[in-house]
Amino acid sequence: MGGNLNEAPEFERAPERLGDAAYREMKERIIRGVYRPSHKLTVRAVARDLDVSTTPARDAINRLTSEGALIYAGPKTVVVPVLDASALREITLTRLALEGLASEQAAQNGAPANVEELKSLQGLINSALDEKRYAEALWHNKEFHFTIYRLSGLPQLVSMIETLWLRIGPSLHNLYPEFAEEKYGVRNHEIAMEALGERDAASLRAAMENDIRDGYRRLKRANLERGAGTSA
Amino acid sequence: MGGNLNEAPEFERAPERLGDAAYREMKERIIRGVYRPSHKLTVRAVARDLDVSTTPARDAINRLTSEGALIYAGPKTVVVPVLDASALREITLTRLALEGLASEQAAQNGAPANVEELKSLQGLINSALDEKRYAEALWHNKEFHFTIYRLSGLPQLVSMIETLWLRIGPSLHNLYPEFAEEKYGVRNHEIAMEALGERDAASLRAAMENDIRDGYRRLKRANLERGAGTSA
DNA sequence: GCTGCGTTTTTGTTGCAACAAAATTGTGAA
DNA sequence: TTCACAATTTTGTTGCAACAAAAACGCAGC
Repeated sequence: MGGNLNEAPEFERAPERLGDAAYREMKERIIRGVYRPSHKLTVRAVARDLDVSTTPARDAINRLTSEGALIYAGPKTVVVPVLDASALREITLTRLALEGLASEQAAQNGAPANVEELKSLQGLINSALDEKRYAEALWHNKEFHFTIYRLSGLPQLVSMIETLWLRIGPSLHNLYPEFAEEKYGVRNHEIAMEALGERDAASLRAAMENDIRDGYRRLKRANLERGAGTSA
Repeated sequence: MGGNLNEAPEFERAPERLGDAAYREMKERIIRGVYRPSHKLTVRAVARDLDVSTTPARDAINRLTSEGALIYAGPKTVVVPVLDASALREITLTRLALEGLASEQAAQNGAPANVEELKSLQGLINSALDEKRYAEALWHNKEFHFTIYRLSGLPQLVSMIETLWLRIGPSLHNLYPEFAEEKYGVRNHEIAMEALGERDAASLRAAMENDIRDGYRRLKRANLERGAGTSA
């Protein structure tokens, strides 16, 4: 029992398992819209795609399924979920609670450097939007949000929020370009940056909640316009 | 095109995979306190315990780990987490947000039959407490909470809350019997039942939040009294 | 053309062996 | 006794084959 407790409190770095790499890669594809809603995933196909054997592929699919990023739709089929109105509402309610909390906590730890980082991120969002590179705008928008959430200093909470984004990601991309057409929540983001600079927790929370609600309304509307394109 | 759409909207029942059974069994053991904090889990040992091969055992461990019910503590070791003060605070903050939301939503759907069910559950809690069967009291307490949360009609939210309970479960059992000694939140539960009967969302939420905060305080205190019994 | 049924293919699950890495144990020297 | 180092055991990961179940396909009969 030597001075173990005096060593650096860092956990040893694990050598990255293939299953984890597959998981990250699939997560990325889901968020970036490579796999669209109702896309069916088979173990062997994923294994081929990612160039690994069936074991890590199965690990990744199982993990994503248990997180709700993929859903079990019948005896032998795992698919990218298609969100109906009720699921979308549920996720939004949960996001408001969790991202609201994270924003509140983040306000207490906001430093000028963080505001600068957000400003630069917002610049990227705006450029992407102007040049109609919507996927990129969505990506930077995600970074904007999580830069704030990470400031909360609550890593488990941030993870839970990530799983929620993973669930709406596919629907977001499926609704191009209607969804991202309008200036994407620029006003809310500006208010958020100001509030973070002033460490105004209530205002920051309100701005982020408004952003979530705006996105929800837009998503719901686009979804309706698309009609019930559930099958085929 | 038979009347498929007229059939019951149930998903086909999957024939229960071994991995799922292993997962449920381990979850049960964690919540019931069979596996205590800092208990190290090995694939082969779990496989022996549950009498399955390594594959389902590994599946279960992986899933529990990705949910945060187990944690990766070093290159080749997965353990039941020991919650430090910071982790306990984080989980409590998240619980307040999520369980508060679920309670609020539940209030809108409360029926007299539900209040009756809760009353009977509270009876079980009280008896168990009187007769010092603490593990049982904890179990019924869990049922009390989730009976309310399920009324929210938000199944994904309920799942997320379950993963949070899974994270504190071991610590709860580790602090016997100090933790459960006092009448366990009886007052808060009474208020909650009354609020549910009156469909008073704000009061129900407040009662449940108070219950969570009470538990948090008790847990924190018991944890401190135990000292930093981290190792051995 | 369509329906019903048997065959073939695809697919998920499971158990297992091989491998590498880490922990443990044992041994010998100082 | 204590320390260093090597051999052994334990352990997680990975790939793969066998199996059963479900799906897809095709073909014959109406």
